[in-house]
Amino acid sequence: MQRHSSEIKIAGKFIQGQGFPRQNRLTQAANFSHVFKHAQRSGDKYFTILYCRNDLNYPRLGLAIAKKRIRYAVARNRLKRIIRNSFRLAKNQLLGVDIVIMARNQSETAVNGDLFASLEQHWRIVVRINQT
RNA sequence: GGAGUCGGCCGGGCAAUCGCCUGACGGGGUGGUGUAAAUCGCCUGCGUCGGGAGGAAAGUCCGGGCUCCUGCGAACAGGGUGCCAGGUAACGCCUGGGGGGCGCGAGUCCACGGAAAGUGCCACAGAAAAUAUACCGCCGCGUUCUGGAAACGGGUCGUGGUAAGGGUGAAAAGGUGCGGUAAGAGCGCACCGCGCGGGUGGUAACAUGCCGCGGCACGGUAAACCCCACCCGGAGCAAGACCAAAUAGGGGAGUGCCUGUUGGCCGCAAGGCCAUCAGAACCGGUGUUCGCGCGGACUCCCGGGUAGGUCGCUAGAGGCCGUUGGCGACAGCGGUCCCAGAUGAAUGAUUGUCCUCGACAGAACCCGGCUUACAGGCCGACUCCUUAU
Repeated sequence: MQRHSSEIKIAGKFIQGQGFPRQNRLTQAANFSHVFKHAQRSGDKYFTILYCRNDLNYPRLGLAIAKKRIRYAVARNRLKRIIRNSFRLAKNQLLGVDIVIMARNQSETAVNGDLFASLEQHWRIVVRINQT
C-alpha cells in the first residue's frame, strides 16, 4: 500500500496503476448515447472505435459487441477480455476520453496478437484528442 | 493378441507477471445512534486469506418448483400422451418385464391402444386394390372349318366353369402334400399356420408340447378423420416486491353489500333483525357456455411511478461417504461438506516451459430429463475369434 501511495502522485500528475476498476467503465445508457452522438471515429477491419472527450481526468471504456456480428458467446467474451486488457495497459496515456468499441466480423476469427496490435494503433490515434 | 458391446470418469499441466467478480477479516475514509465506552451501515485505484463456468453452461423440445393473474368449479372446444408394472415433485424421462425387427453373441432398435363402431384413401402398373376380379392360360358344352382310313387331333366363333400356372404390383384373399375333378378350388383329409371360447401360469402386458370349436373369416393405412383411456387454467425473473429524480392528474387501503316476495320476532310508528324465494344492468380469467365471485355505499389515508437503484439471487427434489430395503430405477436412515452469482454483464491476458499439442463450446431465477455438438484419453464389466497352457 505504501508502494502505491508513493506512485500515485509524482510531479503533480496522476500516475495510474494497471487495474480496471468500475470508474473506468461506461455503465449508463446515457453515457453510451452521448458518445454515439459526439464521437470521432477510428476503424479498421477488426474494430470501429468511437471516442470523445469527457470532463474527467481519466478515460472510460464501453463495449458494444453485437451478437449479430459475433455469433458465439465464447467469441464475444474473448473479444471483450482482450479489449479490456489492452485498454487497462494503455489507459495511462488516454486520460479524459470516453471510448466505445464495436467489433467487426473479422475479429471473430483473428488471433489474439493481431487484435492487440490493432488496438494499440487505435490508442495512438485516440491520444491525439488530448493534444489539441 | 484382434474385433466388438455396454456403463462410468476426465476435458491440457506447471511457473512468473499484470488484471476481473465475490465472501470473510484487517487498514483507510464517511454517515447514523450514544454523554461516553461503543455499536450499526455505506464507500474503497489498499492488504491478507478463501471461492470463481459446462458435460453439454447449448437447442428451448418436455416436466416441476417459485411468482403474479380472481380463491378457482364444471361442460364443451383445444392440446398432449398411448404394450404392462414400478420409480419420481413431475414428465413425453428412468428401471424392470412382455411383444416384434436386427445381430453368431454381449446387446441393440420400435409413434408398440383400437382397422369384426363408422367414414375416407390405396398413386403407377395391372384384367382386378376389397360386397373381389377372368387379361393370358386351363377345362366342359355348342357351332363351324379342317387333317386322318380310323383311333384321334388342330383352328374359328359363342357360352359357361376355373384363382392351380403366367404376367403387374409394396400388397392379389393361408402354406405343403395326398385325395378329388372336365379343369380346378379348404371341395375333402393330414401336418403347419390362423381365429374364437375355455383351462393353466403371471399383479399385468402376455404366454401356452393343454382342451374344445371354426375350413379359415376380418389386405394395408389411425405420424387420415375418428373411437377409447389418462393428463392439461394462463403468463413468465423483462415473473414479482420495495426505494425513487422526471412527467401526468388522481391514486390507495379497510369495512359493507342491491331490489322485491313470503314468514317470524321487536317497535306506538317510521323502521330494524332473522330466515326464505325470486329478479337484475355492468365487470371479470383461457376460446365458448354455465356456475361461483366481485359489484352500487360508507370510512380513512396521501401519494404516484419513468430514468436509475435495492431485493428476488442462490442451502438445493444439493454433493460426497457409509448403511438398510429393492433384480433395478430409487427410497429410508446416519455422518460430512458449502460448491459462481455477474448486471454495458467477472471467471482472463502475456511470457516461459512440459506433454499425449488441447475438441465442442460461456452460467443469467432454480432444479429433473431429452436432443444435438465434441480433439484426445482413462477405468470397469461382458461377447465373439485366434493363440498358448
